[in-house]
Amino acid sequence: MPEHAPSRVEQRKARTRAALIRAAQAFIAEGKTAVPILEITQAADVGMGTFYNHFETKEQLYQAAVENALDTFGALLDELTTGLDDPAQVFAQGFRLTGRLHRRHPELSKVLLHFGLELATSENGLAPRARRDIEAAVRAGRFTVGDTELAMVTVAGAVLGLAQLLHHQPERDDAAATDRVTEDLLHMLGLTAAEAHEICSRPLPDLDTTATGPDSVA
Amino acid sequence: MPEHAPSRVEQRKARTRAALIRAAQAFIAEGKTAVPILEITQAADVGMGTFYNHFETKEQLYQAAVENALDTFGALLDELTTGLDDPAQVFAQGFRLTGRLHRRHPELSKVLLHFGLELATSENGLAPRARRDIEAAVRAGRFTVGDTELAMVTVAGAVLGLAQLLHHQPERDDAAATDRVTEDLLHMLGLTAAEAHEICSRPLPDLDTTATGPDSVA
DNA sequence: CACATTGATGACGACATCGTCAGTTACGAG
DNA sequence: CTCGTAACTGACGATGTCGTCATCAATGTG
Repeated sequence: MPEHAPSRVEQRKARTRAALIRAAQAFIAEGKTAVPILEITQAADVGMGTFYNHFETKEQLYQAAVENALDTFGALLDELTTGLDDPAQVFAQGFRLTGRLHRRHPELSKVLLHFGLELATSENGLAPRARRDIEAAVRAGRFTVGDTELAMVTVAGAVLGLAQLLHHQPERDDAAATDRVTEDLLHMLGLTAAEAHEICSRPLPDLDTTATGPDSVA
Repeated sequence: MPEHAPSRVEQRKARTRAALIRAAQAFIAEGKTAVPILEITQAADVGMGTFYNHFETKEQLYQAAVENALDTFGALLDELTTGLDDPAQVFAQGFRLTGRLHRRHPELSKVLLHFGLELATSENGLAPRARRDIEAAVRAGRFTVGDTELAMVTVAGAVLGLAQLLHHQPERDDAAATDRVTEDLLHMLGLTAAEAHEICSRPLPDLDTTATGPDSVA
């Protein structure tokens, strides 16, 4: 039983699991959650019975797929916002980048949209990060918020509403729409309209680096 | 073919249809949309084959159920906001009453929550009313909104986020939470914080009048 | 009072999905 | 090289859901 040796067998298992998750994410992205398990395994190019080596039920697979996708994206966001001084800008940049996500990585966006508000109250994913950022900005005196949790309600709703809008209106400029909504939210959170506008006009780091699928296997 | 005579036969048909819709709403309220048709008909106390006299598919029934519920509530909102001078107050009162809805009529609230953002972009239901109210307030110079459609994104998201929150935290004061969110939104839409607070402190008409289920049959 | 029309009924055949399991393949240890 | 273990495989029986249809009940008509 090699403790530090992710040897062949384990690697194969991880690869298979990742293939299943990837396939599930693809189906979720198409809005088809009622897909037979057989179809999922075929899409993942594994045998039918293999599914049950990794998950008990379809829902379990979906849950794993969503958690994987959001954790990956959340980590990316954290990476891209390190080093910023202004907590308000950290929040704004996270929101703006999430808005950009919808066009750059529609599959992740659809996952977000499909599971919707479940994710807003979840302990994993983007919600806890947003809450953390808002609270930091409040402590720093940048935001004026009566109740952080209630502000989160609107912020989370706005994320999903924006995803929905961009999905239904492909012709709309996603960056402009996202920045506009971010601006509104910053104003709501206590910044002046002018300051909100200024922050949303600052340049953004690029999303196109890594990480869209399941965690690399080794 | 009696034009003005909803005679016995038609009344019976309408009653049966209403029973199906009511049963569907109950199941939706429990989050169970994958219920066998047989169960729905049993809950409605009608025969299995009867279902197909009224709807082609389960989705059709659900669609009818949702439209019915939201139109009923929307009409009620309109009724309760007639006679108000300030368009900003019309919007605020609509939002605040919708917030109250979640505790008073959980079944309607759950319907809202379950279908989520689909309803935000729908042509029927609450979204068009909210848009109408916002546009009226903008024309009257009460709101300052860069893009009405994008403001709608956040407002719709906030409605659903609030529903989710109140559903997961039954101990929370629904009126206080709703008014706080409304206040935030009014501030976002261009009112001063003080004015937003004042508007959300005004008394509200009572929701407890009619209309929670499908339209009365005659 | 007999007949026609419309809606309601529930049993039935067709179909799809599920989870299992007995057998196969790949890896690694002795 | 051989054997044991762990993962993979796909066919099969069991289960459950669907939509139809022949029949029944209720209402309205001549």
